[in-house]
Amino acid sequence: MRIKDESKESVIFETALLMISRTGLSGLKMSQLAKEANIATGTVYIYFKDKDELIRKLYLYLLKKTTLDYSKGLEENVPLKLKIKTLTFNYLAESILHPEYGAFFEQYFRSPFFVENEMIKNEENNVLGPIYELVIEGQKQAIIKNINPELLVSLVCGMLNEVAKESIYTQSGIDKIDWESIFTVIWDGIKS
Amino acid sequence: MRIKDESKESVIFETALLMISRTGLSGLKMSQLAKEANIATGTVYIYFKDKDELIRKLYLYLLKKTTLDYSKGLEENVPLKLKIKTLTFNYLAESILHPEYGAFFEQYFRSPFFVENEMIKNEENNVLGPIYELVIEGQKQAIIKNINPELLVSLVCGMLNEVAKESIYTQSGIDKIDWESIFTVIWDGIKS
Amino acid sequence: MRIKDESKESVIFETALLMISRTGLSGLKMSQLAKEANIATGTVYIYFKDKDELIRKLYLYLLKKTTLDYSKGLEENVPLKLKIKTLTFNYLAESILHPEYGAFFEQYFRSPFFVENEMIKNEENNVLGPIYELVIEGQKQAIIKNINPELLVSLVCGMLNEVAKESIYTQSGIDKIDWESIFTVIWDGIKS
Amino acid sequence: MRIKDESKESVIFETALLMISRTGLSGLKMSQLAKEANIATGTVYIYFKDKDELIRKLYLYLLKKTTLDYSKGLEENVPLKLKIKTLTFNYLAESILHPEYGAFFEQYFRSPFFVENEMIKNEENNVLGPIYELVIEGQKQAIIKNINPELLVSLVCGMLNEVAKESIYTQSGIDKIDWESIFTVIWDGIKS
DNA sequence: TATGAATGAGTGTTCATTCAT
DNA sequence: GATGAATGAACACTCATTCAT
Repeated sequence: MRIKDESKESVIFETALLMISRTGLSGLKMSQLAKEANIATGTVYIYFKDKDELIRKLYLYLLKKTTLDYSKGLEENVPLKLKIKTLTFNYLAESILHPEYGAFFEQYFRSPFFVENEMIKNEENNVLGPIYELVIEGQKQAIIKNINPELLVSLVCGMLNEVAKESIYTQSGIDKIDWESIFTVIWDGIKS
Repeated sequence: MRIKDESKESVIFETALLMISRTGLSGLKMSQLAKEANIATGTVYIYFKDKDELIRKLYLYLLKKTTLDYSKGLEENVPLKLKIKTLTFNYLAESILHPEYGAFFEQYFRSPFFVENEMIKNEENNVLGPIYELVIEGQKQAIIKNINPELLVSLVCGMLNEVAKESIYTQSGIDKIDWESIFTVIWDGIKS
Repeated sequence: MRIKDESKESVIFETALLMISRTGLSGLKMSQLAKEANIATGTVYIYFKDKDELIRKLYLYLLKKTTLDYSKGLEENVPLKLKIKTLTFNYLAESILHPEYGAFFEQYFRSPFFVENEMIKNEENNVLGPIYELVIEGQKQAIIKNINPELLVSLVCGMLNEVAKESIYTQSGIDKIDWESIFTVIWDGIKS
Repeated sequence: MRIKDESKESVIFETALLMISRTGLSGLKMSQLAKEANIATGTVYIYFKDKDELIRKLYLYLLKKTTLDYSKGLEENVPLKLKIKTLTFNYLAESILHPEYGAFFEQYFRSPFFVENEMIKNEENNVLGPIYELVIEGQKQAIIKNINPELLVSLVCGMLNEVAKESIYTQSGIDKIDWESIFTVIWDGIKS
């Protein structure tokens, strides 16, 4: 008996992601996906109940993946400001490095595949968790403005997303970004 | 021969816009669109060669229609900060009031309908022009950070777009928004 | 505009019936059905929501059709026994003449398509109604055994169905059937 | 080499039988069958070349197994009427006790699996033999109508089958059946 | 023009069968 | 022999587009 190859799930995810960023979420065809992933159509349905589940799990997969990436190089014993700078930089760098991610997220939230449930919300909180905690800690230390943390995070992410989008659109890499300027605006905006 | 009913074109556009904001671009079905617009499927094809042309012309229609005037209530003899506050508030309010616009543009650029040679920037420049000018003026007066104005506007718009999206998503109107907090972050971020 | 051809429904029904009697209910393929009925696949779906509805409506269609056939030649002012003889003969004759009907019914009740609801039950009662009424009338006149009418009808239909099946299987027509013998058994069985 | 587990064949047969009576012949899925029989899909194909052979052999298996003895409790020195009553009761009781048998046979003969040259009659003759003989004996004694015995048996079996089907359908057991009424109709029908 | 029934290529999904382990 | 993951042909159904009226 062939063993259920768990890595095949990732192969499907990554192939799907690539296809979605090429042709949009609606352009993802199950049969094409299978062909591109070098498996049979039916095989996809061993790993995912249907297209719906595939897309929804792809969302969670990306969510988890990005969580890990954002915390890269984050050290414990450094000032809060530096932590936030690292985190936001990672967020921006990843967004630019993997345009598919942003593309997928944007599409997903406006698609018929998007649904909210407790499990998904939990997962989402996990992703933003580290950022959140930093914000709250900063508020405790009176370093950061005493504003609803959700709003603060939204504003920061909004800035980063926009910059990432422009960078992707103009095909200029992360090295072309004036990161110091950007972070100054971010920090001045949120610091109390 | 009856005359091609010009108003019918707008009806189709507006109906399409509404449906797209509800179910996404890929969720737009020609037959459903016709039904919702109270015309026959075939009639749509009298006004538009095919779905592709409909979407493409809808984009142009929106560009033309979106001569959004963010200058409403903007008085000449007030401090720059207040002007910017009014302008950004108008931008946010309009974004929340017309969710279809943002939804459509976001979807369009990632859809198979979008063809490369169209100038996205054009529209944005027109719309963002007034904000842009204020920023430059502020920099001249040394009130605003001496950073690439495009970047500054991007950051501000990113914040506003994000807040608008959340407001639309949570169905809470502009009145529920903590505007003072938001503007504080914006202003502290960009002021020098 | 082409007018929705209501007769097309019957064409679909009759074609389906033929195919089912040839290859069984599970052998009915929507695309084949369409081809055999000389219409496009999609057209079937204009008249029926899905295969399920098609089968369920086919059942009702047959139910109604047979009802009419059974009462053929039934006169008002004749003795009860003769009425029952006519009715049972018609039932038998129709069953033999249209083997598809019996074939379909037999398959239907054991298929996943079979469901009971108020509307269907009503329709069913309509079919057996005339037979029922005769039985009850006969019981009032003390001509027929005072047994649960449903049971009596079951027994009589059981006999007729069995004879019809054999006749169809041996390919001998209704003229080869020893009807007088059959009716004697029926009548002696139910008369009081 | 392990020996082909003979008992596994019966397990497959019995499981298949149960599933067919639940969902119809066309509802029998090889993978489901395997799961329900607690074996792997592939294992089924060790014992049977394909689904076709499985069904065909299931038919033969049932034929062999159905050496149903309707003579249970049949005493030698009792009047013919009582013998027939016992025999018909046994037939009915068995039919209700083993709904799968009737269900399978009914489905099989109308399915694509059935090939013409098989002798349906054989089995029925074997099973109905005892009843058959009694009828002929009754005719010799001028107790039973002098009608083609095959026809008489058909009529009686038709009644019993119908009652069995209803009993199975309404889930009411043999104890809920009004046996005395049924037998009165049978007997009055066939007695001379 | 306007209509909406008709079309059929194309898509998601199932399931009998195979095959590597 | 036994397993169940993998296969892919076949099927149900959708929807952009056409066309008879």
